Amino acid sequence: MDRKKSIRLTRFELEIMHVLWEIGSGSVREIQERLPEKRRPAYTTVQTIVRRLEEKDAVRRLKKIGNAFIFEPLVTRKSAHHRLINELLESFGGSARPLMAHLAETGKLSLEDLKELEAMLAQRSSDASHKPGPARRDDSGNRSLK
Amino acid sequence: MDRKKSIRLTRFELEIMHVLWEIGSGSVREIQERLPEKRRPAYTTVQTIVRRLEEKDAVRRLKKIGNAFIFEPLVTRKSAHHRLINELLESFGGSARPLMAHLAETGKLSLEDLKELEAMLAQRSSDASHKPGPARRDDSGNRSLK
DNA sequence: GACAGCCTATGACACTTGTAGTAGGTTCAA
DNA sequence: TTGAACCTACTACAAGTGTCATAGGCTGTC
Repeated sequence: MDRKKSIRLTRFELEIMHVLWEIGSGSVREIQERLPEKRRPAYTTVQTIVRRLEEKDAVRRLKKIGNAFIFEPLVTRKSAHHRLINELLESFGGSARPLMAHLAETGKLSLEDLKELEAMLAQRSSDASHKPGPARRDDSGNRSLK
Repeated sequence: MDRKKSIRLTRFELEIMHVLWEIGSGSVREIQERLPEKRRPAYTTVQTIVRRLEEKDAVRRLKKIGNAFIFEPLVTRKSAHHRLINELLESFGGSARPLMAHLAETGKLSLEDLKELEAMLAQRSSDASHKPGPARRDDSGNRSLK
């Protein structure tokens, strides 16, 4: 087995991870500058969070440019989302139904969305022959721009 | 306007709210006893959380029986879920699609689920004439497919 | 080779969250 | 009326989080 243990990320940590997922990798300065201006924390605040992310093995130092470190994500967007969803599902008693219902009710989900999902599901189940794992594409962006 | 301001609940607070939503109202003792045995916190731990929930106006003292207070939720399950979902959606860039896709991919969602949702959505949109409010039965579904 | 300017490493602090102990009030049955 | 049993109010405390300030180390440029 793999030592993944599904790292828990806080709200703010997640925000920073999102920036990193977007840009692939970057310095503290770059991260900070990409946070929304309203409510943009001090440079050292971002630095602290990045350090904590390092401690959690959610990011790592990829290289150094000038005297600044460039960080890259170690946790994929997918796995982070996975964790969030599972936690949310627990709150819904484990079933996705009430969650979906809620989305539909609040207009977050359209009939077209459902149709497409259906198609996707149908497709997937007919794929049952190969292992589902490696077929996944989604996080592509993560390390691509080394 | 209404002073709702969407209370933020922690993991554990949420767990307790779930018990209260289930039973309608209850004492600290009743709440504690309904928490899963494995990992059931001390009586006073539950008491503390309930006190914090009171401070947040998420529950209130309904009455006293013997020397024990009976608490009832002030926040509805629906609104709490609503908040959770919205927060999750933010992490997904605001769209429900990736979330749904994830659910479908991980097998949390079946074709039948989708069919039913579709029916629901269709129904709902044809209902556009009456106010949606009082028709809601929300909390019922949660345990239905145990 | 000296200085401005940016970076890192570290320390700090208040607030939140999970967890529980203690002291003292209330109830009810014997 | 007294004691067990239960309840509340209060206190405590460590770990987690958000937020920075400071001190001191590189670097590129006159």
